[in-house]
Amino acid sequence: MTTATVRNPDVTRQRLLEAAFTEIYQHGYQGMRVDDVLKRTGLGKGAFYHHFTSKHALGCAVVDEIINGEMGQRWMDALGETEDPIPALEQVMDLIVESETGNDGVFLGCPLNNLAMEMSAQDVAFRQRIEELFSQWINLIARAFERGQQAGTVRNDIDAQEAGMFLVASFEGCVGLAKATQNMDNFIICRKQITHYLNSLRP
Amino acid sequence: MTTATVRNPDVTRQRLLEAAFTEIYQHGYQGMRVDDVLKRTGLGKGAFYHHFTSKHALGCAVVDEIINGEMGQRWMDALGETEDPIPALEQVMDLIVESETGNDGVFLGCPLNNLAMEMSAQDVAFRQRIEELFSQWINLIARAFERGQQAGTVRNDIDAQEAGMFLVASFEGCVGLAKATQNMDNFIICRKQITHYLNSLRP
DNA sequence: TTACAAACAGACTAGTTGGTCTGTTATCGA
DNA sequence: TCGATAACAGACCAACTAGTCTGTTTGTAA
Repeated sequence: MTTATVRNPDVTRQRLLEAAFTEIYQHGYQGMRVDDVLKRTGLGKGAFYHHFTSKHALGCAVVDEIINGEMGQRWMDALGETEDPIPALEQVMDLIVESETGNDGVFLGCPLNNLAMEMSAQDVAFRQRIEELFSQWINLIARAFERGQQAGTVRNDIDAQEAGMFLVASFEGCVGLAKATQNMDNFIICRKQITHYLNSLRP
Repeated sequence: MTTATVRNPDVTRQRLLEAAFTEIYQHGYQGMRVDDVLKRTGLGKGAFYHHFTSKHALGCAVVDEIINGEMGQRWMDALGETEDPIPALEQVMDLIVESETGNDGVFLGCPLNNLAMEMSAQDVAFRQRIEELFSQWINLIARAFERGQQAGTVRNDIDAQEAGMFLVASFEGCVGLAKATQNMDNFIICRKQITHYLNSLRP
């Protein structure tokens, strides 16, 4: 009598997505191998091509579901409906960077930015998804700034959208420099400058 | 009577390097194909493996010679021995971004940062080279700030090294966001904020 | 209970890719 | 002039890789 293997297609699909995310995070989309995703999950080719039409479709689904979900949740949680976004932003930036170090001690940076640098100039499907996530991210911060302006915690003479965009850009830049040098001290230094910038947004 | 083909090993090597740079710039190191480099140069496998031991060695040589050379020259030219680095920095940032758009209109971003995001967490040889280039770059700017401090064009109470590091990080962040969204307007917006930051370094 | 479709396993394939190996030609010092 | 060697060309190869195809098992609706 053999053990009856339980089937749960939704869980299987999710496992594939999460394994793919990890592989993409470590090796990039082009460096990600379908076989490695399968090894990580213990599944076979049949399962994979039952749930996804191609490697490309899997990559897109990772952006849509994993990266979007993770980022949306974190920044949404952090900013929420706060009327004093500046300390909230500082907190979430540190929190995120802490969690982006691989289990082997290698700092992998921001999954979204990694994929953006690799794929935005190469593949339209990726670019559109990445652009959408950046847009949502910036808007989330911009609206938080606007609430701060109404509550008097943020200067009224600054453009919330432009400030949000620069915050995202400079944050990604700092994370990227830390990844490039594999040195967290550099992130600390850069983050200090971001703090100066955020303080300059105070009334 | 057949035309005698002229041989010039130094030129051949340089052609391989430049073709490889273009391919890496467009597709990343992992996406770069040796065959495509050969097609671009019109050379054969023999020439390639005569001048380089492997694809990996070629990639390293591209960083050492092409990227290092190009970046060093531009920023050295721009900053030189100037005692007023702020306008010089603004000028070179705009100049560089203009030249980083591919001939098909796709904005490819910064070659060094692209490679850093792709390879720094994966390959030690690449990471060391990339780290060295970032270090040189930041030091060049930091020393320009120090000259500015002595000449009175830059505030004395700021840390030149930290300011240089943040400038590089935020610049790369802005370039990256423009690449991610394939929208130069976003770079303009972010660059304006960098201008604010630079002005805050004035005495 | 029993068709039947969904959910897989896994061998197989066709195309790709970095690298090798043999051979040929240009260059240059003696 | 003439070998010797550097500088190539290009066929070839082994490993890899995304994707296919056939077959098997599990869930499920009638």
